[in-house]
Amino acid sequence: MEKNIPTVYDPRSVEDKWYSYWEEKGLFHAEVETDKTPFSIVIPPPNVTGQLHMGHALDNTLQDILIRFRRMQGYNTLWMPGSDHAGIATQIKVEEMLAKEGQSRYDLGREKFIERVWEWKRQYGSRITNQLRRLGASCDWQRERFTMDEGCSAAVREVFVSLYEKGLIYQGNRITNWCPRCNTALSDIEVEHEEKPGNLYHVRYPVEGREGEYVTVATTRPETILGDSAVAVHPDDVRYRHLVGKNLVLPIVGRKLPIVADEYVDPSFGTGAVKVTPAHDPNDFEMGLRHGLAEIVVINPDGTMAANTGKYAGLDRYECRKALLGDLKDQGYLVRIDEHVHAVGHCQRCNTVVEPLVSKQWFVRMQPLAEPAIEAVTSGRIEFVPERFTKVYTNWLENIRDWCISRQIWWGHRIPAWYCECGEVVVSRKDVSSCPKCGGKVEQDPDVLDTWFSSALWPFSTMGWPEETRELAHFYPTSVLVTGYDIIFFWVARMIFMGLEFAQDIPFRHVFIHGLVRDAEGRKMSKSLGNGIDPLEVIEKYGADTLRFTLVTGNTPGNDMRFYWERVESSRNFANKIWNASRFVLMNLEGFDPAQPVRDYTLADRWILSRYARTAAEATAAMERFELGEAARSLYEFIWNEYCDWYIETAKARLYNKEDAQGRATAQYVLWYVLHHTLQLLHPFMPFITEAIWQHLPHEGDSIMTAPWPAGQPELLDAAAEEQMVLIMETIKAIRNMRAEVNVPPGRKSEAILQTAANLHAVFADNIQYIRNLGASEPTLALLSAEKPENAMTAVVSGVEIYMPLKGLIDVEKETARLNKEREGLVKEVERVAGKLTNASFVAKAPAEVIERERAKECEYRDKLAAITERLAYLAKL
RNA sequence: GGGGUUAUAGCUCAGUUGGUUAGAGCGCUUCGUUGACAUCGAAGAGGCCAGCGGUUCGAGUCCGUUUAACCCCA
Repeated sequence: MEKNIPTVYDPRSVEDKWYSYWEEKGLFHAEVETDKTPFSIVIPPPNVTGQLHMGHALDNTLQDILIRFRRMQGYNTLWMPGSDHAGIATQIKVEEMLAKEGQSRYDLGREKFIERVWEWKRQYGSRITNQLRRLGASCDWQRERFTMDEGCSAAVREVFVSLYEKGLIYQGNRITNWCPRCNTALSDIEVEHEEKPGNLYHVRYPVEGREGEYVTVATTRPETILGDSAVAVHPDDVRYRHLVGKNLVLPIVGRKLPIVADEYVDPSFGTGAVKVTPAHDPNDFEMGLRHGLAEIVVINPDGTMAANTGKYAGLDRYECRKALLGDLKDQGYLVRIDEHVHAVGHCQRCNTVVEPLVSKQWFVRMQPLAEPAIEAVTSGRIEFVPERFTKVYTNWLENIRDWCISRQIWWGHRIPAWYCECGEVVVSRKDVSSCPKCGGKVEQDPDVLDTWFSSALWPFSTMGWPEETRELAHFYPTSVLVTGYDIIFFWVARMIFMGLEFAQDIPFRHVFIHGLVRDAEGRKMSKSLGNGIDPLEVIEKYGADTLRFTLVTGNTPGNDMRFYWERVESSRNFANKIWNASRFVLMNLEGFDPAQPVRDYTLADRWILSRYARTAAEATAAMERFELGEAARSLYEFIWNEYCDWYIETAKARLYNKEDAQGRATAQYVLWYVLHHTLQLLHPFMPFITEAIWQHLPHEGDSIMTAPWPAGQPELLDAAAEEQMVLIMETIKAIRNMRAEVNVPPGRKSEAILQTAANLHAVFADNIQYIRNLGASEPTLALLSAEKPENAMTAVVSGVEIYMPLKGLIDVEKETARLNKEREGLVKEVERVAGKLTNASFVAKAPAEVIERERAKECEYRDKLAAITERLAYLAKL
């Protein structure tokens, strides 16, 4: 047996070694085994351009825990890894690189540029997946996918064309969010709204043909005045009713604007009259449709003013605002300026203020897709964990608007639509080279699809859809999706409706939602703040197991957590504790043969085996409910507070006693049995250290990864042993307490007279050695009925009175104070319990076992109280 | 404006079908080189579980409401 184990756990020396071992042995790989129950997860594909951040670390730790747990349980377990082509993000990255060479993507041209991106991907694309390996993620790397690979692209093409044929994809001139910096349209959710202090400008528009009469409108974006095509009021608004149908004259421009009545207008906001700019505001756009108003585009895609704005043409939108306000003021149209806080939309990628504008884009009609997606969740076929996220999801889908899916960038899945000079539009599964109608030249739509379009297909595109593969049949629907709440709309919802529509089933049974990892001050970790903590740094310094354990115990499902180095250290200490406990066991296994069963268990043996079995059951149940933190915590407490603090200590005497071979063998067996099974329970959380130790211990099989999950072992449960051992431990604690109270030096043994109830006498007699060894005492046993020793300190545990005679005189004052404090607590407890038991309705209505428990408590407290009161009376006489 | 989360020890957090003398880590106090571990051990201090009201025999836990902080959506 190995004895030269370092005293401090060094993660670096084991992590790479065991990860390679697992991968080389093919332990991550899952073949379809139809005779087994599948358990599958598809990874939320990280951006190829990305590098591992704390969010990934948390997300993938949770997935790996679930995967390793189920794998050990014997499921046919697949964790499908891969990465996302991340259209805009990747394109920006490569453009930045080109910029350093003094080039733009236009200099290269489309094809060459895309080739550059692929080259970039080949060079750096494996960075993030390698980082996932460092974390210990047991993904099936043989199946790794990429959203732009051939299979996923085929799925994208099929879905697009099919939706088009069903009339669920259409092209239209609609208002969309436009990022002037990225030069592309965005979907609604790619816009982040930020409350900002701004101004509300009140501008009066003259009424046509009525000298001196005006209608005042209020706007936060005065430059859009140039694009106004009407003014709207509420139909019931008496202030304006007489003007409906008349015209206003748009200041500066001179255009005639009809006054229309529309329910949308809130009469209590501003002046009750609103300017309508259909080309530059989503609400106005809708109103424009209702009233047949012109869409006058006055802002260019690059954020400058359009040619139709006369003297303002070419100005940046904000310069124009300034100039126009000056002109309005000079000409007497600007009535006043109020301060006003309003939500301004920013591009999620580059934080530029987005401009709503009308352009020709492709859209997915959401209504028909949203309905079944809502039903899948409300019916319970898909369950969110925690459940409260169900509402977030359904609320969003119930109010969803059509999804703008075209992006004016180059990196991504190009839209499979071709245009002919003759006006024909062909949407096709196969590339088109000439017009099927006139035979003329066709050109493919230059735009690409929203990256999330391909991500939405991930659960089935990665399994080979639209081919009818065995993987699809076996592993789809996947078992659970693990992701952050910030991505429910972007991804979760979309996978659900796409899965239902194309794979004819939900994409996953459970959606396990977690929160964000924040910094120690509770701020979001971000590049711009520079407050991000690199998970790789934590792994370097403390090991992957430590990072994983910190992340999984630090929070409650669905809630944010803060990252504290102190907590990392405490997890590291836990790893070290396991290491050293194992070291102790290994150092004492000489001559041990696990095949030789032992039966003469001591109380401590039966206790730890029972506690182990209970912990295994609790941890398993918690994990099945996705309460991973709870499971980890119960293992932590078992290992540290029970196995290390108590069991190992009780085992020492037997291990060191060479006379009693049988006792030694039994202790070895129990130490080994509990340790190696507990390591198995802990393995999903801390894969590396558990493997490293497990391999040192006598074991069966290639790896702890594939060891069977310790199932419920009710035969090990022993309530009596637990109860008795607790009594012994409490007695030891009481002795230690008294010793500490009077500063007995550790080297000196204390006398301890234990007076026990008659029914406990045998238990104490059999286990007196624990009290001797762990209580640093020379205990003698007596019955409660015996005479009380004089000149001794006193403590009471249930059924046992402990007297510690002192060599000198006891400090009566101090001892009285100590016992009085104890007494006060007991008096309170007795009152509380007695109050309950004398309450007629409690006795009538509470369940019998609860009443029984309270009765037992009452007895216990009264006995203790009596003993202490008696002792106090004795002290008072001295 | 609508929806949600959080409020428990000095700090960060657990406490999931209502019944524990309310727990942990860190920090704090006292002691400790006893053959796994000072990344440790022993003992201890520290809580009106945000306020108010309700349901219940019983509330940190369920309901309502107030306050405060944060988040999402419009």
